[in-house]
Amino acid sequence: MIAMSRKTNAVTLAHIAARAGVAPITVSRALRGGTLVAKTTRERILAAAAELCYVPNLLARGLIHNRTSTIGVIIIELANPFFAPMLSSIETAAAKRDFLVMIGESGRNEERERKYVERFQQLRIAGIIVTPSTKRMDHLAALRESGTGVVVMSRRWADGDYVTSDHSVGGQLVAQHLLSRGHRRIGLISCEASMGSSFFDRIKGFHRFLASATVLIPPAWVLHTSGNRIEDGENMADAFLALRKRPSAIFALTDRLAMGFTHRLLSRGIRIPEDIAVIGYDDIPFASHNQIPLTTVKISVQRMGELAAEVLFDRIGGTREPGNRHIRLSPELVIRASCP
Amino acid sequence: MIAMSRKTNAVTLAHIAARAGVAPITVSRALRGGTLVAKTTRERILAAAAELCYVPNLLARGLIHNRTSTIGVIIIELANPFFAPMLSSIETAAAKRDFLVMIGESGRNEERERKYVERFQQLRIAGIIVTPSTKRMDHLAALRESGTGVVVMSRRWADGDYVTSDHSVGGQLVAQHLLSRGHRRIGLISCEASMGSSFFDRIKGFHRFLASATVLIPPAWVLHTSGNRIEDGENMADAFLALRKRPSAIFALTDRLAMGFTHRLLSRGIRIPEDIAVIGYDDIPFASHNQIPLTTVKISVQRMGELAAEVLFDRIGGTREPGNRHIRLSPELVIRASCP
DNA sequence: TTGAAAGCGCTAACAC
DNA sequence: GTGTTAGCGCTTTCAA
Repeated sequence: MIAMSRKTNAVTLAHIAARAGVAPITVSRALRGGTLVAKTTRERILAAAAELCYVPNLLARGLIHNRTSTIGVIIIELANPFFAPMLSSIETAAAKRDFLVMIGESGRNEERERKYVERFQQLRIAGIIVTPSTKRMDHLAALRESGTGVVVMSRRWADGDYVTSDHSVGGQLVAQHLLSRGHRRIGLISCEASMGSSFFDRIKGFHRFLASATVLIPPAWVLHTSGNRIEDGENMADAFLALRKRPSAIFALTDRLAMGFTHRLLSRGIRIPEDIAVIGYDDIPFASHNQIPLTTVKISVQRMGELAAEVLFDRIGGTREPGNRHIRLSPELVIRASCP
Repeated sequence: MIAMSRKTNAVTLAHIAARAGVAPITVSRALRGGTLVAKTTRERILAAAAELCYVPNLLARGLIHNRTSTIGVIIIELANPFFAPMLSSIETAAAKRDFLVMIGESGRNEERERKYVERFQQLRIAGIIVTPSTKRMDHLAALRESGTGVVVMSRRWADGDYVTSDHSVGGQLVAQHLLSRGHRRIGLISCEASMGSSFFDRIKGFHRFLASATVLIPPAWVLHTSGNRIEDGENMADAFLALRKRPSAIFALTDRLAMGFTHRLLSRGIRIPEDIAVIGYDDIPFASHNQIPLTTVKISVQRMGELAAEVLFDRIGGTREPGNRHIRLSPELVIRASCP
């Protein structure tokens, strides 16, 4: 079996030092590019390193500094077109600063989220960006206490840095649009994953604005689903079809729900928007290419990722003054065929 | 004893050892759960560790073993619905084995890809999974020589392990379907990113089958785009509209191209599939919810990620016998409205 | 400008 | 069962 015992055959500073006829520490200095090494010595060292195909050991360096140039990102769902662009722009921002990104997919499971936080900490990452699964933030607070940068994304966090979209305004935009188009019988496709402040705020802003116009949503017209996939939207369409009285318009909490919903309804001969107008949320890249292009609320997700990374690296770099940064980006209504 | 020299205020094995009245190595053994520690001692140690909120330092452990429980994944595009599910299933597979995943987004840029390989190696990851940007694989071969597991995904690699879909068969399925529906005037939306074996094989299988039925594609009906976004598909629609003579059917190399293409054509009053039938490729989650649901070739991308991870962990675990594993998954034609 | 010594936190190897 | 010793590869501190 693998004899792997301890025979590290990797090239180390000592090897280069021997070849260049200097001490290891001098090699270290030369490789890091400080000005403390004579030009000729440096050149000799660089040449030796190249010949030996030296690969620096970042673990050793990390052990000394008790930190690596790595950040962790914990995301609800990697393959979700809403979250994926965030990850992408964070990765871009990290690469620019020569940081690597470790990922964790929580699936909105708090236990898994905590597990990732713990593992990241064990690897001495410099900071993390999290889309939290629940309201409980104690593990994040604890991590931050220990000196690691922590930024919450796509949710609010009273006691720490966060970057999110103002979902309350988004919900309001939806309500406003529906009312302006004369709708009074209005339904809602809600999602159990709404524990997060994100969905909660959408609903809150939506209800509040409707209420201000004395429009109320009867409980029968609030359709509940546990998941947030296209299929869940299709199931909601079945639930909708089973209603005895139907609303004239409905607000789906996410575009994916709206897509499944519209798709299934169309296949059942329901006309959109004539029979039922539909508004989604998120403006994912495919919302405009839905069978019936979706009216929706656009969130600049990559901008969110960018900003989250910016805030995090400010923290890591130590350039940020104390005090928490609360950033809320304004969403924007995009009007398309599903509710013109 | 514990000198606490540097500013590292982290709890170490030594602290726990002092508190439990044992040597650090005993703590190490107890925490790792071997059977070499007396029950009472272990309990004392575990209690002490918990009280002190001990966080193991994986960098130190990694330094000793010259390797961490981490794998790297280099992906062309994180926010691409084709690649994202692969990453997700790899992450799931890794988590199952208590491995962490580091990511790199290459953007089909070879230099960036190489940079990530290098950085991953510096961090002493156990293995990597790559969707290569180009045909050049020397850096991957070198990494594997150094004892790191390497698996190529979504491309072929003659000299190493790979998991991909059999795109040649996929291209053939498209051709077959078009011919069986009586199409003879056939066009192609190609993509410059087709340097990879993936696109190349699709085209090859497609052409070969058509040729066997003596159907040839005139150069004017091969529309070229540099990118692979929905917008690129829209541009291709403009190019299509500019044609003096038009084909009756067209094969778009990816669903995203097909989506943009169909969307723009519909908005210009072209009927699909009556005026032009369209077939895509990939069966991304939204293909079925396109304005005109897409006929396409389904690739099981998450299965690909799963298998890639499986092959990689076999390598890492040392259970794999020598010899390369070449896995090609069979794609499947999915018939929908865009080319019934 | 260069080097020697010490140690980051942990674990393999070998005592006892 | 438990401890001692040594050292993974690197960098910091202090000295020359």
